[in-house]
This record gives sequence, C-alpha cells and structure tokens, in this order.
Amino acid sequence: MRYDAAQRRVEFWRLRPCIIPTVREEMIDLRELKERKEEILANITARNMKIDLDHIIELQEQRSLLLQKSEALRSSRNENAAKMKGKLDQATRTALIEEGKALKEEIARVEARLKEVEEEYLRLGRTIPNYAHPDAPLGTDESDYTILRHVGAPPAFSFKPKDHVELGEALDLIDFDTATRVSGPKFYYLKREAVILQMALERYALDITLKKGFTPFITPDIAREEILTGIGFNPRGEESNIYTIEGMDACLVGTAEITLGGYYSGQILDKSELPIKMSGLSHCFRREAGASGQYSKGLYRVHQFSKLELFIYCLPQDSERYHAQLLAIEEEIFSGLGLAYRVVDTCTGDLGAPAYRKFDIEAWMPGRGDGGEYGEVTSTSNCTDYQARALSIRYKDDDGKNQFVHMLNGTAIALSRAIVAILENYQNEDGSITIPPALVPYTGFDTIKARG
RNA sequence: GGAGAGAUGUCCGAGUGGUCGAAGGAGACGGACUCGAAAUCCGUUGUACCGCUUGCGGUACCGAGGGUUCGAAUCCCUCUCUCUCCGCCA
Repeated sequence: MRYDAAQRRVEFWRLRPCIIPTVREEMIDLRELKERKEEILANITARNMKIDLDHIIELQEQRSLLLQKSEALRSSRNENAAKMKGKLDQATRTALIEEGKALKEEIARVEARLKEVEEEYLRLGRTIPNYAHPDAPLGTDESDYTILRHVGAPPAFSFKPKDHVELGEALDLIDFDTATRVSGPKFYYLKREAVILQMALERYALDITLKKGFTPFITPDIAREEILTGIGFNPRGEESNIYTIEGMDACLVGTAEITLGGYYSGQILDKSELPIKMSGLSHCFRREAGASGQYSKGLYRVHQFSKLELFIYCLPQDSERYHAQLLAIEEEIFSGLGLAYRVVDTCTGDLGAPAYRKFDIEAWMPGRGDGGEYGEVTSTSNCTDYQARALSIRYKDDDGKNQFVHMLNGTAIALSRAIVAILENYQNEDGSITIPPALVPYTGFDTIKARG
C-alpha cells in the first residue's frame, strides 16, 4: 500500500482526535478559552490576525457534549458485556447480544460526529497564537518595534564602501553565478578565505556558548513534519518557507531550533535537569519564495546557510531571565566582533505565533540600502509553554504533577549574515578585508588580501 | 536491499477472547524493627481526558492505525520501530 506523506498527514488528524497523541499541534491551553477570552481576543487583534473565537468556543462545547455522550455509551457497552461473563440461558443471552449490537451502532454514530467536530475544533484551535508579553510593543508591522539600544558606532569610511557582493566577487570569496548554474538562484559557493572565515566564526561563537554552559550539538538537517508543526512551522502551503521531502513526511530544517526543540518531544524531564542549554549547529534551508529586491541580494537572503542556534528548556518562572541571557550572549558575540548593532524589541504584529516575546539584533551593514543600514543578524524568542504543549515536553513539579516546560531559542550566529557584516564593515580602501581581532586566532590570518 | 526474531507499566517479565489497568519480580516512596544501617516484614507506587469535587465515579491507553466480536493485551490486516545475520557503503 502506498503511504505517502500527504496521506499520513491527513490520517494524523483524522484518526488521532479521540486519543492522546504523543505529539500534539501547537496551541495555547484550550481549556482557558472561555475564562481568558477577552485577553485572547485582544492578543489576536494586537497580532493583526483574524480568528473567529466564538466559533471555536462553540465547537468546544459541542465536542464536550459529544465526548460525554460517547463515554456514557461506552460505559453502557462495558456494563452490558460484563453481564455476559457467566453462564446464561439462551433467551437472556440473545437479548444482551441484541442490546450490545444496538449500543455498538450508537457508539459508532456518535463518535463519527465527535471526530468531525473535534478535528475542526483542533484545526482552528491551533491557529490561536501564544499570549504576548505585556511589555512587547503593540503594533501591526515591522516599523512598530522599539529600539532598546544602539551599541558601537558604524565605521566611517574615507572612500565609498562596497557591498559584500562586490567584495566577494573581487576577492574570489563568493561565487553566486556558478551556484545559480549548478544549484539555482540564491545559492552560493564560498571559496578560499571565506571558507576559513565561516569556520572561524562558527568556532568563535561555539566557544562563547561553551563558556556559558551550553552543550554543543550538530543536529540533523531533516526533521519530521510533526516536529516542524510542533515548533510552530508550517511545512506546507503557499506561504511556507520550508522544503518538504517528497514521499517522506519530513522536511529540510529551516533552523536547528526545530531539531533542538524536538529533541525532548514526548518526554518528561526531571526537574533537576533543568535548565537544559543547548547550542546546535545545522544547515538551514529556506524556500524564500518571492523574496527578492535589493534587501535580499547576495548572502543576505539565501536558500541555504549554516547557523549556530541556542536553545533552552527551563522552568516557567525562569524563562524571562534566560531570555535575557540569550540576548546577552548574542550581544557578546556581535560586540566581540567589533560590529555596530542595535537591539530591537519586536512588536506584537511581527511575533511568530509561538513567540511570547522576541528580540532581534540588527548589525550595521555599510553595503545595505543607500549608504548603509541595520540588517537583522539574530533573533531570540521566548515561546513559553506553547511549543512544549505542542510537543508534549514536561517536567514533574514538587507535587508530582506534570507541567509544561518553557522553551526559548536564539541565534548565536547566522554565518551567512555575519559574513555580510564582516566583509562590509572591515573592508579597506585597497579592497582588502581586515579580520576582526577576536577571529584571528581562529582564522590564522589577519587580512584577506586584495587580489590583483 | 534480503532473511529471521521481537515490541506489555519506571525497569525486567507473565498473560487460555470475558474474572486484566494487567500476575510475578526489581526499583522508588512511606511505615515497622534498629543507636544507625543492612537484612526482614507491611503498605503505596502509570498517563491523559471527562463529570460531580478536599475524595469519588467514568472513559481511553499493553508500539501505531484499522478490522472481526455483544466483549480484544489476546484473533485478522496494514504500518512503524528495535534486535540478529547477510549484502552495500562514508
């Protein structure tokens, strides 16, 4: 029998609703739907989303009634079956069998309806986004963010700085044209010193995370769809940024957040293990359909890059503290490279559905726009219990009750964008590139010399 | 890829279609004995959901899904995973 991905996906939802799945779809706690209704509605508005909450509540009530009915019927069925354990005269036996048959049909009828209602209820329920942090700036688009601080000053050039595409070509460090011929647009070859530079950056950032007590990982570049959806990615559909693999029910990961966040899916962690801090290196694959224009030229927006990702599992009361720690590590990595950057508190409309709060670091890129602009290089999100609920990742609290952990992620370094920033900020008038001092121990050279 | 074996609670492990949420053991926890410990003895020990709510009742879960049956851990089908052997391979 052919059992392809699409079919499995359908079956996941068609067949699972009546049982407790190991991996659920992401969502807020739907039991709070009614008591926190106003808050949820306000949050949906703040995030510029449109969701018919009343319809979901109506479905929830229908589901509850059908569930109770189904359980009552099953109870009768069990009772009826139990009566037939001993020896019975033929007439009684026949009567009981008849009753059992009738119950069986009734159960099938009620549960078919339940399945229908439940499927719709969960499908809509999981579109509800996570709650937002009260301090996250309200707003519906990117420009509504709050800039928390600027660190460092953009370099002053005595000449007109080039962008990284020009620099990369002139120094024979990056080859876009051949990559387009071999792989397609938005792919690239790194060559020569750029290869060493990437590996140096990788190790530089990794070493900082090691010092902070993060356990290093190299993760798989492929993950199952249920993990993707649990983390909050949409593997399919027009707007999806994810490559799916034909016939496999799996996708190329867009970030190690997926594989690190999936690491403990379905597990109950020991409270004493928390916090768990991981730093994972993976390739990142993104379809970037329709993304073009000057802001996505060169290495800035590509189909494949490498990234060191930070991930933390912790107790709910600690997540804000660790979110601040993730941001501090990202800042340490970028300020250590001597790059000017600013820190942005992302507005509600620009938070991903799983994120409770998100901070971005934008580094100064002299080749961006007209005369330089800040461009996003990292992002860190506190997803509270949203992903944990979807992936069923819990810990036992002091009363022995299972509680959902909080999950946070952050970019330690996205290597392609870091290379953009370094090439553009550290270029010299003669076309050479100075290596930031912090990287020299890792590269073994302090300059990429101009080629002539 | 080929051949075979298996999947049961925290772990090991039994289980003839009804008396099985599941024997037995280990572990863990509580208690007794002890100055203390070991040994011994007694008791407790899964998860999720639903309903009345300090407790109790119900439903579901024996790898997953489907089927047969009045009734399935047990019978049938499909799938997944694990182990052993062979082949291939960085």
